[in-house]
Amino acid sequence: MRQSRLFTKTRKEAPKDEVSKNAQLLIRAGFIHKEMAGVYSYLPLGRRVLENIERIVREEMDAIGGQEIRMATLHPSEPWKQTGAWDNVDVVFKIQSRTEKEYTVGQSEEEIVTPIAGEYATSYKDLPVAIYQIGQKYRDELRAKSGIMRGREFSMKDMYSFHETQEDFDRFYAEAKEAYLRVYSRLGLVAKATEASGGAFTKKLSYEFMVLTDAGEDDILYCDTCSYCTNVEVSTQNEGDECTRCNQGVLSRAKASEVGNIFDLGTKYAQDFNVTYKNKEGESVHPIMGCFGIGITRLMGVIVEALADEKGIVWPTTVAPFKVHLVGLLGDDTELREYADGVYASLKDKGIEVLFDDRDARPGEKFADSDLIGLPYRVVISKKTKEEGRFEVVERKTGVVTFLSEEELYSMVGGREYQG
RNA sequence: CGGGGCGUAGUAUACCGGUAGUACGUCUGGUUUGGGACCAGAUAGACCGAGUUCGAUUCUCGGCGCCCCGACCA
Repeated sequence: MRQSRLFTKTRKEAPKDEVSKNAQLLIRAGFIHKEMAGVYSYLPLGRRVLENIERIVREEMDAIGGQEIRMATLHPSEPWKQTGAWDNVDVVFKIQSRTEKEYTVGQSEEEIVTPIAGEYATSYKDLPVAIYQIGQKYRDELRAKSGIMRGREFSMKDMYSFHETQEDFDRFYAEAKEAYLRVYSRLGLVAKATEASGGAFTKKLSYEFMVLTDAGEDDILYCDTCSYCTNVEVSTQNEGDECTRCNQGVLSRAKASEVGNIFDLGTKYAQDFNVTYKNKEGESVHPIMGCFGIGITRLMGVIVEALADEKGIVWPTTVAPFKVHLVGLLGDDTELREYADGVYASLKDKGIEVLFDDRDARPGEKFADSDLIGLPYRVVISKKTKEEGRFEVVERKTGVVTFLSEEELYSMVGGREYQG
């Protein structure tokens, strides 16, 4: 992508109505555009980030047997009344058409997926099954806040699994938990699985996946020795207590942001929709159901919050909209410009995603924009680097500058996965 | 939903009961070119409605919108 053709531009100042770091930086860098409180559009750079997050989530869900579908987002009100959510869940949007028929838009999809699963998973031989989608969700929040971290419209991966037994559900949960931790790790985040309350429709514990960040809405206690972690809202312990799991570590308290959760839904929805399968004995049985969520847009916000520095965003290589920011300090030197065009073309030929700052702007402005946008590697091309026959490469995360040959450059930026 | 704050060019801000100034951006011309450069010129603005007033962007009321704290958070 040539930056001179990228229709978004950077800004020096954030709009005054945005306070959160994620929204300020993402707006200043041209990743998102605010439509109203809690609703954002994703511009070319932002859309590429979302796509990268989605790809990683998709790969990990597929790896544990998830099957991707795409459910409707406009829903009839009937299934929502059938489960009680229409009256009991306050964030459900209620829409009335001109014929006075009532609809809602999906804030979660149990009401849609359960009947779909029931139509096909009719035998114990069909179980277990895990169905997921990645898509827009809508919640009538009284107060949207924190930029893209808590919106009225957002993107979420929601997976629903159906099982014969609690044991099988527990097995799948353990696999899903590992898959979730792989997702966060690949996104360059450190997440902890915590115990939390079960929400509106289950008394069982749920598990939340939390990333430590001061922008978080939750307070957690975590052990400094083992992996134990709990939400303070359900914990009977306090900061400084000895960990009750390993009896060695001490609990620390921190702010964290929820980036995923799992609920054991039991047979509630299967009962509501009278969904059953036939077991070996030929009896009709309600499947045990679980739901697994990952907030895609929230993850984008959390990554910004957790990794940005005073100069701007710092994207992990796995989610960056482009791997390389090729910054040309070219002036009106035609020969130099042709040389830079050639470097841009060969990077693209190697399959490396590159944003080429070919704009007619001064160096300081280009460097500042480059820091703000936060691509993992900045490759500077100037009269100096051309004469020396090497590329000046600056790693955004560390600021480390190296001068590399063409081959060394390709080997540094060639791989896609996060290097740590 | 309770409490608080704020609505002025694209963005950030200033002043004022007598129709608005600055910076950045954008456009034109010129000089520049390794950390947001300079000169000259141009462009563009009072959220909506009602009231008070000779006159309202300014004061009052209502609406709408946005932000923050809390509550809530499938």
